[in-house]
Amino acid sequence: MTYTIKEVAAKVGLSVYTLRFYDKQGLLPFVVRDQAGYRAFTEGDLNLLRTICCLKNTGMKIKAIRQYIDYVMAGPASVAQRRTLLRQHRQAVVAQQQQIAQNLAEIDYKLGLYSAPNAAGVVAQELAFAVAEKQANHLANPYQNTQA
Amino acid sequence: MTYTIKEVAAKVGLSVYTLRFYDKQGLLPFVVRDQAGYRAFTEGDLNLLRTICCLKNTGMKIKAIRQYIDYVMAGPASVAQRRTLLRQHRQAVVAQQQQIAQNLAEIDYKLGLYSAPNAAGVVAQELAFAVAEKQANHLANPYQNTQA
DNA sequence: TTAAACCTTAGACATAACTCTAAGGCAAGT
DNA sequence: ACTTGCCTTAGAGTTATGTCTAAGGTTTAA
Repeated sequence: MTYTIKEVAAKVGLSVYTLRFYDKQGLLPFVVRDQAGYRAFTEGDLNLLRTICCLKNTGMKIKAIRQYIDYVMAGPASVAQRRTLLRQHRQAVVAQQQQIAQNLAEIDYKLGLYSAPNAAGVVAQELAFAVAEKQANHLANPYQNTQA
Repeated sequence: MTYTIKEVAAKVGLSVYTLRFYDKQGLLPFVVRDQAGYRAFTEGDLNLLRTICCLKNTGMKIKAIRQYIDYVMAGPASVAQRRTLLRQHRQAVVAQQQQIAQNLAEIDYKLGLYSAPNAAGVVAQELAFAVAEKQANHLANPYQNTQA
């Protein structure tokens, strides 16, 4: 009917330590204790915890997640604030997606170079250019131990 | 012809502190010093630094970036190793993209709920369910101060 | 030649997010 | 009753990534 902290940890893929840490940080005010003082997680608690993970996985800071949870604890009256917070976070996540897509394209470009048949030649060319640039500026050559 | 650390910081969007930190971590072995002992960044150095930022922005740890840079310093002989490292990282980035896309869908779903005309009603329903679940398990109600 | 605005290093401090230890209580099986 | 395996807390320790301070050298321009 309810889950222990260990079961929850296994279910959501966090460590028991992390769950207790989140509780300390005020992220789990909805989890109450049984007679023994043990945390008793309900299904509803698990859903909220999954939301917390969703926000965490998209880079939201614990303080901001706490703000969201505080709104949830405040009940239906806070719907507008929740929407505002989530909209802002959505924008951040979309920006993050674009950043990653751009960087992935860059990685793919480099992988293309390294996978081409003449990769060694291209890389040697780059190296020669870098060395020439150092020389042109009367600088030491950091590629001394570089196997041509 | 060359750039000072301050100019580079402005160009790539890192702080001067961070650049020095990266150097300490062995990420910038290709940057050499001028007569005064100042770091002199060439255009080639900037390109390598941009690659470092690309890897950092996609979540690669500094230690792993250092490994990559070590390969670069080793010259064309390390092309195969660079490819392997970059391929692995590419996989990680793609997985990351999928994670984010999933979580974004979840956020959009919640935003849909909060944006619907009957949002307050739906949320009240959820709350009622959560409270009932606590009661069914003989647990205290953490939503006491919740404005219905 | 001196002031302003750079640069250097070593190392201390900060922050976030865990991660673990110590000491002890609770519950179930033998 | 005792062992095992949970659970609890407070608080110390860790890791990653910066961020800053102190003390001092360099460059440039008035």
